[in-house]
Amino acid sequence: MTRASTTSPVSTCAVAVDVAMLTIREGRLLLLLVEPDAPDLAGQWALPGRRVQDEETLDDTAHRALHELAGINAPDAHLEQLRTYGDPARHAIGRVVSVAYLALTPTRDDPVDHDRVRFWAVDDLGTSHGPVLAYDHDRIIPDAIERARSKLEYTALATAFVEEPFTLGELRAVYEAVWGVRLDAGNFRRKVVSTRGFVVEAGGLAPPGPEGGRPARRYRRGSAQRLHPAMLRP
Amino acid sequence: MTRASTTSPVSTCAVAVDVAMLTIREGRLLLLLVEPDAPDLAGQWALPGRRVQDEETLDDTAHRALHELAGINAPDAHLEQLRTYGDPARHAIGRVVSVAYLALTPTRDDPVDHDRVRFWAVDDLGTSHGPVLAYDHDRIIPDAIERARSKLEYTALATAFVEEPFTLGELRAVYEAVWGVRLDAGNFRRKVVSTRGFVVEAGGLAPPGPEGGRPARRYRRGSAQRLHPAMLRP
DNA sequence: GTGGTTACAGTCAAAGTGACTCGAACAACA
DNA sequence: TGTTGTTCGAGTCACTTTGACTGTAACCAC
Repeated sequence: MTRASTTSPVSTCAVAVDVAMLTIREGRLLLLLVEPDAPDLAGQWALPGRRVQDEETLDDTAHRALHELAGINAPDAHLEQLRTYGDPARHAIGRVVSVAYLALTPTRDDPVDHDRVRFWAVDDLGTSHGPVLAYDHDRIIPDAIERARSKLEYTALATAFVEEPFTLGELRAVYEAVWGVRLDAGNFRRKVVSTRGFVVEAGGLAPPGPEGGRPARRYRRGSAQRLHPAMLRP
Repeated sequence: MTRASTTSPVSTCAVAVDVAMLTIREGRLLLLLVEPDAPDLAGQWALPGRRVQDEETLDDTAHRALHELAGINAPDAHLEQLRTYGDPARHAIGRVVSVAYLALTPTRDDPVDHDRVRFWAVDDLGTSHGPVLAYDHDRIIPDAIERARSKLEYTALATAFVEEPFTLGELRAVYEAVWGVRLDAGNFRRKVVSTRGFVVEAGGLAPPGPEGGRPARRYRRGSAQRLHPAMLRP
């Protein structure tokens, strides 16, 4: 409840925000991780996270964590709450309740200090090529990835991964990277264009890539938040 | 982040859990509210909520709030996190970060102390027939209702509103109450039965209600968590 | 019995989907 | 310049799913 407790002494917790920022590069889904500076966590990687400060919203804390720990200023990136992790024993220091966020951003290069801050391929997480994860972030990260995969189905969130204007080929590459499947280009086009408010034509053509091909039309994000009907995974 | 802060003094917040418990009675979607005992909130209603105690998971706190404030013991009720509300000014007492939960339960009577604890019709909230809401719970409650409406589409969550065994008429009444629409009985049956793992036949027939009608087959919950394909709202 | 209700099976047309073909428009290369 | 390979965009076809609807079964109240 949110009224003041009248019986037991008021107990407080440290409240933190951890951000799982996803992006796409070269057809692969990537996750931003940082090296904690705690000596006992040398060699491990973690989601960028910060304690919540007084007079700061949780969204503010998420942006500050990205900025202070990864040097990323992305005020326009999609940011949404994932869930809150509050098991009493989840943190060695003491009771820390952590509000996890999911952030999506178009392709961007690794931050400058890429020995301590870098994007990791989601496919490599949990393998011998992947990082060792600190805290309970190996529980948070799968939730974040599944959230992104799921929301691509019934929301227009895929457009958060591309810069405007974009082509339908670029948008399809988002779905293919996040879901890890190949989609039929023709059927994808038919579905996206026929879903009201998903994308709107922006005019003009985008030059083909180094592999050639016919120039593609350019589109912008539409007004729809939810897709009717949904883009179901194969 | 969840590592110890090394620069600024450790700030802590009060962490609370608020529970939005929904049920269905007589074809109407109901929400559990309690009267806070704070004198300055006389006449107002709030979601049952409690501060998180040491050595207690957030789920534990949710169950404790239902038990201590509403006298409800529902260990088998569906319980899931909704989201966390942490605006600095959301609470007059001071900084309180509140983890909101959504709980679903089959039809149940009002708790004993129904002057201070009762179910309110969701349709009456925000009208002159409805309660005056305390704190920022007028922001939490719409989120909870929309979550329930949305999850009925792509999960088997509707079965959390009925006792086993149930009839397809009872299950259809859940969808109609939560979505506030009328559904075609025949098409609903075809969809539910053909969705693998949604329900399994339990054998036997349920006697018709006071309004007569042919006896209905009885079903139990299936093993599926997500529905493929989804039960989309009309 | 009659009228009213619900349960369940089935039909039919419209809409949506997956797999596929074809031509247009480009790049790279001989 | 012509050929090959690529992507883009339009279109076809069979199949599935959906919404609206009809008909019969089995109960209640009177």
